[in-house]
This record gives sequence, C-alpha cells and structure tokens, in this order.
Amino acid sequence: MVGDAVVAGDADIAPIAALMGEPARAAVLMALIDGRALAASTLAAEAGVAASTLSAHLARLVDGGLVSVEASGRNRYFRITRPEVADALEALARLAPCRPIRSLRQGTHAEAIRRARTCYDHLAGRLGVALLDALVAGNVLRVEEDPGGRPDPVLGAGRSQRYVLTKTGKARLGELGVDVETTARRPLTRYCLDWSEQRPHLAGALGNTLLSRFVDLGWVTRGERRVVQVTDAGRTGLARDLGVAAGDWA
Amino acid sequence: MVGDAVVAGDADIAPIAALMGEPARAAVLMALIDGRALAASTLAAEAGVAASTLSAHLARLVDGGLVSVEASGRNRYFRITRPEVADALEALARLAPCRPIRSLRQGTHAEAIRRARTCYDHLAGRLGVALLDALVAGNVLRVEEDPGGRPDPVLGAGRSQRYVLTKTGKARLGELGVDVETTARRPLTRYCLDWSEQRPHLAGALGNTLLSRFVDLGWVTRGERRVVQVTDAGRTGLARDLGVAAGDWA
DNA sequence: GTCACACTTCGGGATTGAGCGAAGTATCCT
DNA sequence: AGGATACTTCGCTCAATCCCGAAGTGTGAC
Repeated sequence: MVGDAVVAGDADIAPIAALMGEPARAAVLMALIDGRALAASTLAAEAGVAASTLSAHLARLVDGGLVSVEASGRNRYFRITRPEVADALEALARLAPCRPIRSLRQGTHAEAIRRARTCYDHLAGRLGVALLDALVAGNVLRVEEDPGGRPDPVLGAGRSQRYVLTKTGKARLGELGVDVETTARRPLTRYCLDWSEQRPHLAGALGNTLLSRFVDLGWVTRGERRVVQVTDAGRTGLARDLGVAAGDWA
Repeated sequence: MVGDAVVAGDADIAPIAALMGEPARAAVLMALIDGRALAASTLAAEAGVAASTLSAHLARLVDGGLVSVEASGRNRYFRITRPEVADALEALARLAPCRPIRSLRQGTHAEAIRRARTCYDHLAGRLGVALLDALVAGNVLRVEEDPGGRPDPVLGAGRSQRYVLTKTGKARLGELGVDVETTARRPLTRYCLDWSEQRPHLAGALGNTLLSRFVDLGWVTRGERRVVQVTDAGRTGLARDLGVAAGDWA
C-alpha cells in the first residue's frame, strides 16, 4: 500500500527536534507561535543573542522548513510556515513543564486562540479571516491586484494584492463610529496570512482601528495570551452591521 | 487567573526538544512509541550505537521524564512514560518528511493504532484493554494482589498484581480452541500498561496465544505498522464468546 | 562456586556548532 | 549624494557532547 508509506514510525524526527532544541531557536519559534511575522531584529532581542548569531539560526529554521521569510525593504519578516509546526511546538510545550499540566484548559486555549486572537494590534484567527471576507463581500473593501507596487511590509503572498476602502465602505464604517481619517503615516490596509487558517486577515491601520472600535463597543474583550473573547453584543453586532456570520468563526 | 498559568507561550521547550533531537535518542523514542517496554540491549541495536553510549542516552531520557525504567533481573526495560510524550513525538513525525504529508491517512493511522495494535506479540490499544476487562468481568481471569512476588518483567505498576486463569476461564477458552497448556517456560499471564489508554492490557503467554487464535479464527488481521484490523466475524465473535462489546473499543 | 550476561561508569578522542565582532551588501531617509 | 539602518557573511574561539572501549557491578544459569 504505497499511499500509506509515511507514518509515524518511519519519520526521522531528530533533525526537526534538534532544530527546536536549541534555546535561541526555541525562543524564536515560541515568539512566532501565534502566527505573527516578526523582523529579524525583533527576534534577536527576544532570543537574547547577537544579530549575526540569530541570522544563522534563522537560516537553519528556514532551511528546515519550519519558518518562512518575506523580504520587505531592508527588513525580513519571519513566520511559522504551517499549522503543523505550531501543533508540534504546542505538543512539546505541553510536555515541557513536566508537572503542571492542565490539559483541559490548554485544550480550550489552543482552540480559543485559533478562533479569535490578536495579531500585533488587529484581529486574527477564524474571526479575523471571517471579518476580512465579510468586508470584501459587503463591498467595504475592494481587492486590487498591485503588480507594480512594492510588496506589503508584513507579507503578501506571491503576487501582491491591495485592499482599498470603497466609498460605501467608508460610509458604513463611519456609521459604526470608525474614524477612517486617523491614518497617521501607516498604510490603511494590509493583510496578513493567518497560520491557523492559511488565509489572509486584515492588518494595517484599519485593522487596528477596527479592533479598537470593537473593544470600545464592548463587542470583544482581550483575554490572556492574545485570546479574544466575543461578547453577545459583539456576536450580534458583527453579524448585523458587518455581515460576519457567527457560523463562520465560532 | 492563576489556574491558567501554564500555557503554550511560557514553556521552555528547548531541553525537551534537544532530548529528542539526537539521532540515537530519537531512534529509541520512535522504537518505544507504540508503548512497548524494551530492554536496553534491544534499544542499542535499534539505535546502532554501543551499549555504553546508549546507557548514557537512556539515563538522560529518564532524567528528562520522557522514559521510565523498570528493572527485572539483569534486564532493564524502558518505556515511554506518558501519552503526551507519544503525542509530541507523533506531532514531530508528522512534520519530519517536510513534503510527503498525507494528513488524512496519517490521522487515520494515529487513530487506528490507538484503537487496536500489537504490542510485541499480543493485543494492545483500546481493544487490548477492553479484552482484559472483559476477561476479568467474565471470570476468565481473576485479579490477585501479589505483594511478595517479584515485579513483573515487563512492568507492573507500583504494586504488582497477578491475573490468574480460573477453571471456568480455562473451559471457556478451550471452547474457543485456545490451548492453554502450551505455556512453555513463559509466564501465562502478564499485563502491560498501555500508553494510549493508561490502563493494563493482557500480555504474557496467554496474551500471545489469544492473538494467534484470533488470527487463526479470522477475527483480526495484522496490518502495517502494528495496526490490527478487526473483521466482522471478529466483531461478533469477540462480543459473543468473550463479552468484548464493540462499543468499548471501536 | 564459577561463568555468562546485562548494564553502568569512567577516561580520552574527535566532531559539532553556538557565540561574538568586524566587514560587506542592500535599502531607506533626508 | 551621504548617512543610517537591517541583515548577512566571514573568521575565529570555546564549550558541549557524542562516541567508543575497558573496567566495574549485579543477576541468572549450571
């Protein structure tokens, strides 16, 4: 049975585990576990090693397929490539403090963080993805190809795309109390690939503004470790005002 | 919220991952992943290193809490301590061959091996545990405390227990075509802690004889990688003749 | 009692790779 | 254009540890 060739017993886990078994690299991976894309310098500070040292570590992580890079100007942003990597890291983390295991709560945490979390300063997880989908479906944002433009700082896939705010979108958000003009020197819209969903969610100034507004409206509350809870008001408000059906994320 | 203190982001996975990241140790762990307890010499052959080298590796695995030891005469049997360890190993294994992922089939394999597998030469997994339960419930085996007796070679938990074949049990098994007298110089009954179930299943000569008979009867077939498939005949036969309800393991 | 076997401990050799700083390349800002 | 920033590459040092064979300890077999 050829199709069944790759099973647990076969695999050579040593190289992968060794990659995760070095303190600096482990620190990097745990910093990236929630799907953020972080710059090399940020990660160096997180790991507590020199930039040159971390550069070598990152090269090995990329070479091993655990982490992927996206260059943007003079920065290079690193993120975990696939959800399976995060799964393995979490399985190890569950094992690490040999005693204090609270598997039930951890199970709920793992699920909760995939459902709705913050990514930097905006929403991610199934809720983040559903939100972007709804904004596009509701003609608040329009997708544009952006072949000539420089790649989006916090990643864009192969081709670069842009999400532009429509006039109707601006009006709709205004009704919600979202002040779209407050865009300092930061791009209004960006997108960010979600590791748990493998699809983009909304980042950029608008992503941030929306999250803030949701918090102000009492629609969501920020829990521990980037988990985001959606209130009953949020559940109905998101569906009514933005077309984000609860079935798409809850 | 104190109860939620231990979550993925905190843990220091580096020492654990480093333990798994050495080829010889990884080979040991993968050899033990199905819950067997293997002797040091067996593991040395498996890992392809000298006995002295492996001894040091095993000491570190035990020290790290991944593996536990049970001495028996001049042998020392090693096994994986907790199901979480096997989970982490499987998560890594799923990651190891970076390309050829067949997550669906792997998911089914992981499930299948927990449902019914071989352990040495007897049944393990949910089926193995259900079988032992049924044998005890049906008065085929009787549990006895065995405080004075030497610990069972292939582990026994803290205290040692014995499973003794009853007269009615001997008759019942005889009807099934199981020749109980064929016990050479091997203990008739032993038990073996199942990592996926954390409960004992039947090992020893009787465990082996039963598996052989099940195969002869066409009740079970041995698949790849220690997975055991139960046929329709086996499903009904196990329930009818031994009281092993399908709901307890399927 | 003696031998055989299983495993551990010890000592020494060789390899790996983690670490840093300095220099090099590319990009952004003014 | 010039300088600052972000990151990589290079050269080097140093510590960790992986490995083995030989000797030591304890158990089972005859």
